[in-house]
Amino acid sequence: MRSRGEAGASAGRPRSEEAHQAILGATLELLAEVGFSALTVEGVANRAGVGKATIYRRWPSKLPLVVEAFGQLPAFEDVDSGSLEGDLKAMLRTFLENFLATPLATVYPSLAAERSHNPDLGELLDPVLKGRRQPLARAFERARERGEISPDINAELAADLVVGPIAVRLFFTGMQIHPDMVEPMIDLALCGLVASPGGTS
Amino acid sequence: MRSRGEAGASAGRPRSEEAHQAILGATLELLAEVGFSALTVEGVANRAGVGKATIYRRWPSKLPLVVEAFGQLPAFEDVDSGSLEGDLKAMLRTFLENFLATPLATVYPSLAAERSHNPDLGELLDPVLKGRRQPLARAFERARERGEISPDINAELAADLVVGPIAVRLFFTGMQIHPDMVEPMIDLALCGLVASPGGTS
DNA sequence: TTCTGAACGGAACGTATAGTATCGTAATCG
DNA sequence: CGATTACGATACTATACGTTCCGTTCAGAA
Repeated sequence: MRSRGEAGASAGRPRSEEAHQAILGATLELLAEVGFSALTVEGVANRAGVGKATIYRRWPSKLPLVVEAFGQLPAFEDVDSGSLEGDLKAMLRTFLENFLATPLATVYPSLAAERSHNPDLGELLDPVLKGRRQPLARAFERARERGEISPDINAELAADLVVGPIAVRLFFTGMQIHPDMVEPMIDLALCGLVASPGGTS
Repeated sequence: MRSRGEAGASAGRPRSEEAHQAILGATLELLAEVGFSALTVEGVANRAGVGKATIYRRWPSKLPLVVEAFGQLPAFEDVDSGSLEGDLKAMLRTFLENFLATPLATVYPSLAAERSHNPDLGELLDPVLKGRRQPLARAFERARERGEISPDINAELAADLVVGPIAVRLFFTGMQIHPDMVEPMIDLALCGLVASPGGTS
């Protein structure tokens, strides 16, 4: 049983890479416009200008299709500026820029909601999400190694602390994030981390 | 044209309050199980043991039905313990308890996602959401009046800071919130607020 | 150049569901 | 006790989706 490997099947018309990208792009667009559950393979096919069969030939269902499309969206960049504050500000700034420039703002909630009802999506999506946030968690770990933050601060939790407010505004107030808000958000989060938490240790 | 006011229509069989509650309850259950977009009026009718017409007679569409059902879920309690830390810990604790005891954890993401694609839902839902978070924002305002936190801290932003990490864990890690995590979460958020942010003013 | 085989876009088929209309029954008011 | 309205149940229509099939197109092998 040969798989559809690059050189295995050999003969025949090769799959169009152009169609591949068109499908993924259309998937992202529709994901942003109508959400995961309202996204249909037919809609993707029409938007991409391909036949439905072309999609079913490559992805068994819309689920892995959506996850692959989501994976093409930009995540946190791995920045190492030398200080936690510098890392966070750089990362969050580009992250917010990505939110403004890509469908991330609407795709994210849609996938998160579906995830809570669809365990299959969770299994496919969770590693992707974890990978996306890894640069952020790494920045906290570097800061801990540098002694910038208390060693007993949970890096995962700290990452949540930084991303959380953004997510909340995003999900519940309809993307009312102005670039000006990044600084106070980071400041607020930072003073809970860089200031020695003597009173709470 | 008389409305369906309490004493206006007078004659005829009155609407069953029992059916009303059964419909709202079934709506919440299904909202938690399948999400907003997969929720069907027919499904609600079956679950509630009522006819479809009974639902359409009272709600023009599933949208206001869902919003009304969501409004029945518990929100933040208005606690005034005298200190910000006490208020936050009490509020967040009961809030998390509510998350464990009600379908909030799955209903929330579902509505948030739909909101980003459906402006009509946003208009219905936003006042409800704002009202739910008001006790939290009020606690911050009281703290500011007491001088517990810097007067130039944005109460809305601070509320986001506290709720954010919970929302993130909830949405993207599948409700991995243990009650034990409440304390460190609050501590982390608090030291950014009660500690005078001299370096960032 | 010709042949082969897989992928292509488009169309057809069967299924499912939303929303409406209608029925006979039940319940309250005058 | 009659009038009026709501009730649960069923049938119906229209739409939309997933899936499969079909004739055509294209790249590589002979």
